[in-house]
Amino acid sequence: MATKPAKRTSGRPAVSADPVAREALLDAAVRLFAEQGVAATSSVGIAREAGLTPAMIHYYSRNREQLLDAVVNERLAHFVAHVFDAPMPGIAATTMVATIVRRLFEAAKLMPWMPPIWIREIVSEGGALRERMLGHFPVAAVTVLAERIAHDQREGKIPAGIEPRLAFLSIAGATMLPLSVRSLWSRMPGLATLTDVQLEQHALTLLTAGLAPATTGRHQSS
Amino acid sequence: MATKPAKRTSGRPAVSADPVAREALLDAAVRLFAEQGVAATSSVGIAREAGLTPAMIHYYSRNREQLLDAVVNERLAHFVAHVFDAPMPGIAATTMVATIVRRLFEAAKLMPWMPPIWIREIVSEGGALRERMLGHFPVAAVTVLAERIAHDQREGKIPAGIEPRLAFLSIAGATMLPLSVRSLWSRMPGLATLTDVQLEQHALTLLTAGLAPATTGRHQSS
Amino acid sequence: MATKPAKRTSGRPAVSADPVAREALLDAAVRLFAEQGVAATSSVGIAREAGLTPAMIHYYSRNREQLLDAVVNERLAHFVAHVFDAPMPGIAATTMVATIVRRLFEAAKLMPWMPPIWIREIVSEGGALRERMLGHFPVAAVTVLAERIAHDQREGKIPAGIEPRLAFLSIAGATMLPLSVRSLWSRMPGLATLTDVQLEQHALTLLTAGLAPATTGRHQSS
Amino acid sequence: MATKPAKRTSGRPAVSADPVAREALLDAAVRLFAEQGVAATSSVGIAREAGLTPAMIHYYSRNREQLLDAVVNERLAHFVAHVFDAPMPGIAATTMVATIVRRLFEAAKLMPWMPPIWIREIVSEGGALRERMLGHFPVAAVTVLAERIAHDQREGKIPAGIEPRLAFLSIAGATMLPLSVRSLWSRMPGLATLTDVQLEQHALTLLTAGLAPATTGRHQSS
DNA sequence: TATGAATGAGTCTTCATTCAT
DNA sequence: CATGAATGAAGACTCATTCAT
Repeated sequence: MATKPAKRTSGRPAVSADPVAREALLDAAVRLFAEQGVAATSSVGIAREAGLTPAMIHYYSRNREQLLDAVVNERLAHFVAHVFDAPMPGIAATTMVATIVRRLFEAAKLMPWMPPIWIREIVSEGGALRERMLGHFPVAAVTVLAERIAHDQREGKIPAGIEPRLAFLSIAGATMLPLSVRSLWSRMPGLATLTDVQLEQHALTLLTAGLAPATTGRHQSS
Repeated sequence: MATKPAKRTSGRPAVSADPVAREALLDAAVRLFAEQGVAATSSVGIAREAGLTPAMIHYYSRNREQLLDAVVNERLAHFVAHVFDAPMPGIAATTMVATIVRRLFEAAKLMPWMPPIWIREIVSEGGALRERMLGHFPVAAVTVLAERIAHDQREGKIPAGIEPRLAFLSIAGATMLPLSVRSLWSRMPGLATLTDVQLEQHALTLLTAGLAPATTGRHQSS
Repeated sequence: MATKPAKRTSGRPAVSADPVAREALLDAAVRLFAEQGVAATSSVGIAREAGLTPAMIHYYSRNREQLLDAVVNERLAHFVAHVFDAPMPGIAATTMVATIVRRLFEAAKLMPWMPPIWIREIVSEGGALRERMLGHFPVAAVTVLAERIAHDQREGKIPAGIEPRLAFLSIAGATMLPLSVRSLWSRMPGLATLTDVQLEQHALTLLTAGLAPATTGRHQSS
Repeated sequence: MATKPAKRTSGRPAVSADPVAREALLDAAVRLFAEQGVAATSSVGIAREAGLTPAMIHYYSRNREQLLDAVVNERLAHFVAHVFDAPMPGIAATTMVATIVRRLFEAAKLMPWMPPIWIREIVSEGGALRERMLGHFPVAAVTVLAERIAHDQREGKIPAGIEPRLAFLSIAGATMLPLSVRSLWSRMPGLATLTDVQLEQHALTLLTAGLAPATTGRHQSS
């Protein structure tokens, strides 16, 4: 059986079909991608994790490529939507930064697989999902953010050394990086006790006191 | 060479053999790991990149694990050494942060493969080189840094929200993340023109005006 | 291990390497193709027939496609060469037809896999080797043949109903078809005893008494 | 339909079920077999071509073998019947040959899938439908034909070189081979313009002027 | 010292087939 | 009647690794 002309195996649902198994599949995939990375995750592994036979993977998504598509469109995109779809309040850069950070932590609590995936598969050089995520990049929000930073910078409210175009990356990094490193901390003395609240507090302080400082003068120890 | 030397038991050198080829091998490996990630890089690919036969890889390192060991010990460790082996000057946290940032950028210029590898294979959940790097983690420096931050924080020089134990991660993130994202920028409008100097300036400003603010009051646009 | 950029696995010989195993491989392939057809012949089957491991097939030819290329270029092409590379003698169509028939039978004795393969994989609609054989089609000889037939036809030596452009196909069919049906005959009453000589005699008579009749008048039973 | 009919044991009809879909199925199968060959045609492909779900194929024929049976018995057999069921007229071999050729062309116009299938799956070594067609082989007609040829040969009307037992194969080959090669011709210079009529004329001339020559002496260009 | 040959295990994918509804 | 879901077996291909030379 070979050398046959390209044919698309019909009879398989493009995206519909039994939602239960399909959702389980995507859940398993996204979980393993977060744990091991995309390249290191085999289809067999996903099937096992989802409690399905390996062949079922090809029943729901013709290809590995299509599986990645589905994971991006039906999982990762939700994360972006959670953070950026609601309107951004206020006018000051500070407010916007604070809002983004808060929503990122919220979203990460609901979708804890995102930070590792973001770090490794989207941001990283040659990440497996990078291309696929381009279409979901929150261009508008990021542009607005950069503009607000630049505006406040011109008014002297933000240090001159800050590069507005890097603001989004800095926010995301300050938030997602610590979140994705969690499991590493158990090895470090004393880091195991850090809570989500401390993390968020740290990220916000780092950013607002630098990217968009809210306070001047001496910092009071609380 | 009249008399053949006694045949070695294994036939494989522990670490010797043609040093030139060996170095080429490690260079190729570290380059490909940075580009594609460890999991997506096959031994055959490394051999081709190094201009060697695939069998030579097993000649120089018995198996894949040993190759990773070598890459870590003879390449990645140099990066850490470059940043942390020289004594840290001064006493203020600000100075230490600034020094680390500067050295990180210096090292990244010499060893540009490090930022992507750090992001994907060391920091990332389940990164392939994480375990192997633990032994090279600059415990002393990181501890000193946390202590200085905590000290300055108690003196009110650093915002209360900052978590000293996260300082190192924040510094590394602010530095390595943008460096490892370089190639993604070409796709973003207006980011292609950013220089290393701008990057360093941004990172430093973000950190020093937040983690360890040097200035108070209004920021002057330079 | 997936989603990695297209890479060509080096370390494999393009066409050289140990000729012994390689030749065995091609021999096995051409034999099975003749017996079962290309589509029904798996790589595993070829390996087994050749006494090799399945992986060896991919060692010698990167692809199934490349394997087919090799079979065509290093086996089938020889058949064509055997028949058409030597200069065609004489000037009369009759002579040329007789020569071709004789050489076809000669070649088929040396390369008995050709007739079935020709029938199924080259002549047949959608045959797996059709495209690949186009480059080996003996254009010159076939053109000359058609011209000689047309010429003799204008002189009244050949029946008007004959279409010169079909001459080659008719010759090949009259020769290769019976040769490729051999094994079917064992089932037919009385056909099992037919010899190669009888076959050739029949084909030649069919063609020369039709395409290019040498005799007129009554046929004498020899 | 108030009362449900008693559930059948197997749930699958032996041959009944929706006749329309069944016919569509066989039509699709025979078409694809002609285009790609049996081995290269998957059940899924047939279902798609017929506009049915893949599962329907197993609803109508329990397995692949049964499908092939049905194709042979309900399609290919009709071709044979069309050619050989009507009584053969006349007494001379020439007449019989001419009749067979004419009917073959007629049948091929109605059932254009037959020539490729005949060549590849019946005549070819190891053809997938060979065994199944044995029962439909027109033994009687072929025997009669051979006998008439032999008879005329003894009377000197047919060249001595002709082997009567090969007559049928020669006729079929002269007819079906060109018909099954059609699509190849578009690639050959000048062959694209050949009509069915020219084909039939050529085949008939080849055969009657060789297998059973009607004319002696010089051929007149018409 | 170096390499081509060889292999077993594993991955992705397709397919024929079964089954519950 | 008809279909979507599910599966086991098999095929093509890759890879890390070993070995004889």
